[in-house]
Amino acid sequence: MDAKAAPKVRATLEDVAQEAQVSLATADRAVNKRPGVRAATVAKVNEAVRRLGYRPDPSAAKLARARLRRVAFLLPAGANRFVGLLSEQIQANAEWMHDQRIHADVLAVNVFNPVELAKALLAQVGQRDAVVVMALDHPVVRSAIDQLTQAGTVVITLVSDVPSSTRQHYVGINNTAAGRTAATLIGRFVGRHPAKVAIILGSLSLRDHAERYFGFNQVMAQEHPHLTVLPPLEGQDDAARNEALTTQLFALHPDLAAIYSVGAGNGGISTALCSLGRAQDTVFVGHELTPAARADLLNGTMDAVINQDAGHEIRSALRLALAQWSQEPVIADQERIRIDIYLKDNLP
Amino acid sequence: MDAKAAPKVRATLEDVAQEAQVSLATADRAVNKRPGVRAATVAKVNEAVRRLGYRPDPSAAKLARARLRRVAFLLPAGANRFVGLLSEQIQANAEWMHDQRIHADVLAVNVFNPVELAKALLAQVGQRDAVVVMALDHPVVRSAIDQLTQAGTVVITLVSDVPSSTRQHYVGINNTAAGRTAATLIGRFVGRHPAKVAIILGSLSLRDHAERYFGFNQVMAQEHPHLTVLPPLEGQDDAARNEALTTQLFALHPDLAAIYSVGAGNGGISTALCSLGRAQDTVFVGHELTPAARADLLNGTMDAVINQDAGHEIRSALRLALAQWSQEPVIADQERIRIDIYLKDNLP
DNA sequence: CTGTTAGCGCATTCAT
DNA sequence: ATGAATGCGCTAACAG
Repeated sequence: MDAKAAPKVRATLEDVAQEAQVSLATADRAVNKRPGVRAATVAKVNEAVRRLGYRPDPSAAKLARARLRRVAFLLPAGANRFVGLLSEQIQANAEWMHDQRIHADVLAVNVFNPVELAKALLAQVGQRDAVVVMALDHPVVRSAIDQLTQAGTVVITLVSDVPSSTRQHYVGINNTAAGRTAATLIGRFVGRHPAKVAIILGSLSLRDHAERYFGFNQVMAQEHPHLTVLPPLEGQDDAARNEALTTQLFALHPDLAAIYSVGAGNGGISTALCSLGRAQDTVFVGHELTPAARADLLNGTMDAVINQDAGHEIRSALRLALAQWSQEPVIADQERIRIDIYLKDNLP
Repeated sequence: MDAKAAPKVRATLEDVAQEAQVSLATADRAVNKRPGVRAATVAKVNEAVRRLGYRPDPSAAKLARARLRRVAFLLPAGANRFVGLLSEQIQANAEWMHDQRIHADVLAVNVFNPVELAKALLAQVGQRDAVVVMALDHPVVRSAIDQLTQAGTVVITLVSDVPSSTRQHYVGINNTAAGRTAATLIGRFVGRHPAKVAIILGSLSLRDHAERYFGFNQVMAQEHPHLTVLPPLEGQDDAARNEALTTQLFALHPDLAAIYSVGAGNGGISTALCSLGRAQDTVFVGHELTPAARADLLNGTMDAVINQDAGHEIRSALRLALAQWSQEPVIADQERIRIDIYLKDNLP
């Protein structure tokens, strides 16, 4: 037998160091982009990494790491139920985070005020290894995000994106596609006769709402021309306002056949539908599977709920951050946030 | 910087050993249920674990483990496309598995023959730390599963369950609920006029098919009494047979409004629908988002696809095995396999 | 049955 | 700018 060809399963940093003729510590510095290494040395190490196909062992890295990585979740204050689900999921993953050497804080911010949001973001500079933020797309916010990434913090947008910023990832659904999905559901549920469809949203200045509205109209216009989409109503994601809007809606259009609720505050719409005795015969499609939405699905008030899985989003954001920090492998397929459709029959 | 007060993070096995007045090795033996420890000692250690709230560190455990855990996936030979997706996903997770100290083999078995399946299962005794199997529910198979678990192998059923066996977990959807979902989709897509609905399945002796059929009928009978469900047709999951069945179906029932395909071989149904010129006006709902199904959704031949995420199932099975071996934490929420509904608009 | 000991692969001092 | 040495928490081989 030859002493040489030990079928080494996987190269270690030690191997890389040897191959590059440097010490373990230097190899580590180079691989993890730590300061204090000559460019020439870094190149040598990278070459060795390439030759040996080195990939760090996540278990070993976590075991050796002293410091926890600090991440901040910036979520809307004054919370609707979906945001509540997100916080719950952060809690639910606490043990796992600990195993991954992650420490997370949840900060409540008035995300509707760009200046405040930007201030909150900037306050994280130098304090966090990653910031996960449900952001408003606004120049001030974008600039704050850019400063954060510049400072070396990984920034991940959640649920609503800020595409022109330098955030490393967006974790959430394709909202245009979600709007299209809602349109197809309503179109097919209403049937082929002419009818009116109403649309209630939080605000057209929210990127996710605007995109859903856009997608919805696309499909309605192209595929269900017999349906008339009424002008959008803005309820600020507020249940009381939505209830009033819904009541007015039926006063003006007694023959209304369907409602698409783009944002939060669906409870108000349900309440109005019930008081008017129109809960069963109005097609009602909304977003986010909150406990109330689940109940409305079961009692027939809602006909379908389009959901994005809060737990999945939290874990995905964190896994992407880990990958960014330590070049852990990303399973692309796993990080795609699906547009879930729930009927009363396939509730989880 | 808040570099203050690093609190005592977490109890280690070392702490447990000290608390229980035993050595590290003994504590390890007790915690990992290895043989050769007096019951009294085990009790002492467990008590210490409880008092300190000890939980093993997965990273440290993986780093120290020399041997890879061996798992076998037993999948149907002569593969339909969905099974192909499962194998692909096993490949796609290879790096991750390696990081988790898992080695997996895929074995193709004739799962439709209980005796052969049982033999394949028994061949794994003593060879595997876990076996993940897409099984037929049959007494011989059940017995083989029981012998495997008796021998200390973790057994996980995939896609189709064997509930009366001692398998540790079932990873897959609730098939009754899936059938109900299909019924609601068809019921609402067809509309309120009387019509005929056909159902094509692989075989009623397959547990998952039978359960879907059951759920479908439940909802049809209770909620869509104006729809007539024709007797089920068995096509053995074979495209050619399904094509023939579909053609016959329309010969007998020219007014057929919808088809629910419970199993595989949807390509045959599509082909028949197209040749007959009935692709657009027949509501067609089936299972599993294969490339062909995706295409049929986009061209309007299929109206909805009910899916279970193959990648999610593979990862879930593996995570559950890890949890079983090393008491890693399970995020229950994450392991629930969802009944995905895909329309042309929310395709991933 | 129980204890002692030597790593696993990497992050992190502390030297040089 | 680089290297040597230490130890994270656990598994496993070896002693008693």
